[in-house]
Amino acid sequence: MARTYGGVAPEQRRADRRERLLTAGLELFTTAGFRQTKITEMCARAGVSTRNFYEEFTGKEDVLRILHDRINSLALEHVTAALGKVAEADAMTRIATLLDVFIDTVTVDPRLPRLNYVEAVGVSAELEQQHQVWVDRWAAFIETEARRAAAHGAAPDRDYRLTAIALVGAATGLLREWQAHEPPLPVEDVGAELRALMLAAIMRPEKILDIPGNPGGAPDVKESSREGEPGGGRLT
Amino acid sequence: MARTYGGVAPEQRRADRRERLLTAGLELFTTAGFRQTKITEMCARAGVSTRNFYEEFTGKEDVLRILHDRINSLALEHVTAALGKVAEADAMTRIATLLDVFIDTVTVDPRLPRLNYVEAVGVSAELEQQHQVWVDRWAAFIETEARRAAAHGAAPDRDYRLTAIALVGAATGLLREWQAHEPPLPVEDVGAELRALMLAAIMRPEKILDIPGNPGGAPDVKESSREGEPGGGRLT
DNA sequence: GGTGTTTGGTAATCGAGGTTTTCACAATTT
DNA sequence: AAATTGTGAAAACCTCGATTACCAAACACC
Repeated sequence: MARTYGGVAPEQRRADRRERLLTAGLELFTTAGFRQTKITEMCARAGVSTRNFYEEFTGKEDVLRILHDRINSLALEHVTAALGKVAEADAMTRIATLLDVFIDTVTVDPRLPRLNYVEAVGVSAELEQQHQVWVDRWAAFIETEARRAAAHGAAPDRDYRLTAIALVGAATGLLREWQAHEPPLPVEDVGAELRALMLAAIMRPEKILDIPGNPGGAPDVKESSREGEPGGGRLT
Repeated sequence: MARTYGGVAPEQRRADRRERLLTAGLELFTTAGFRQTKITEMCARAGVSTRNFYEEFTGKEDVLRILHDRINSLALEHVTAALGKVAEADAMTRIATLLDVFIDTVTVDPRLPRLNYVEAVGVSAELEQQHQVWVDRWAAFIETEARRAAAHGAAPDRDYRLTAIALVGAATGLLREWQAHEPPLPVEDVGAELRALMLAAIMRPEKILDIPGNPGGAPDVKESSREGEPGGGRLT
């Protein structure tokens, strides 16, 4: 046990193979798609035997889970570091920073959003749970910044939980579109849109339309539309 | 050819089997998940033989594609009908209506958003393309309403394409969270949040922070953060 | 330098699920 | 009533990919 091969320690060789497999996984999952990539293909591309594969991972999903976690962790590290550098800035600047660094981190390679927001969706219950955890974390981040803004009087004092979740969804949707769009969308446009949307969402007054007897400003066409002719497209 | 069986026309029998298979697909895809549902399970639940299955569909993905299309079409019908009824209303009312009817249609059954926003993601290139088409359609809808608001002076006159895409993403993210959340989120909260977000996004002024030399209000920590210590988590 | 031990690649196996085919039956039409 | 044809159930098939087992090669130690 513990024998140096080819001049490098076995630990190092293991780690190298692991990294090469993860790289191959990222590449194949985002080009052929997760469903259609075979383990042997990953091994071939990584220059690793199937035996070594099973020494490192339990299967394809294992690789996907780790990649998904890595991408999010990387973004989280960058964002945390950047926010630390603007600790004294005003709330709006912090929010803009949070977004810019996130966008910049995740758009350095179109494969990152592709894997995160397309390939890692609906694969298994565990991955869905992992997604949930990350959405919670990002939403908590946004919520904290929103509350800080509220404390400084720059935003209303209200519950920002759903707003934060919606904003995470907006970022997800925009990035999913970005990585799939032909011709490619300018990254700075995506970042600008997201930044403006986020600021508008947090700074918005608590009630925009305040019509008595109809809270929220929605007309009551809901019931009538349900009994209308378009109901012909019943699903079940 | 064309022989009435058991009192019903063959066309009708075919259509019935097709519907039962689609219903079984919706149920199994959203409980066991698309990946793990087997064709034989669908057939068993629908009370249909595998032979009949292949008479109607080319495979599992075919069923998923059709369900995905149906759900979106149903929502589109409802929204179109509702908007027709408030043709004369002001832009903000129309936007609130659009959202309310959409949310109401798609939350009548948690399986609908589950299939649309979880199970039908990252399955195949064709499904991804179909998703793209629907995002475009919904975004175009929102864009049209935003432009109408701008024409009436209720919103700034600018390009709303990315805003619309981001809002579709926000709705997607919120509904994905809604169908997965335990304990369940109140539907009216989700609707209210989305409505407020959308109105804020459309009515927001073109520039919120206007710092000369730094368009958009973002600080320039981007470059420094990239060379910082957190880069230890390099992905490739 | 030989030998034992660890590592890696290749090939065979194993199983699951999708797809096709066959066979029996039921209903209808003449 | 007999022939014919659409219909459904089930079994057989067959492909494909994950997993394991075996063999070859490389290195450390003696």
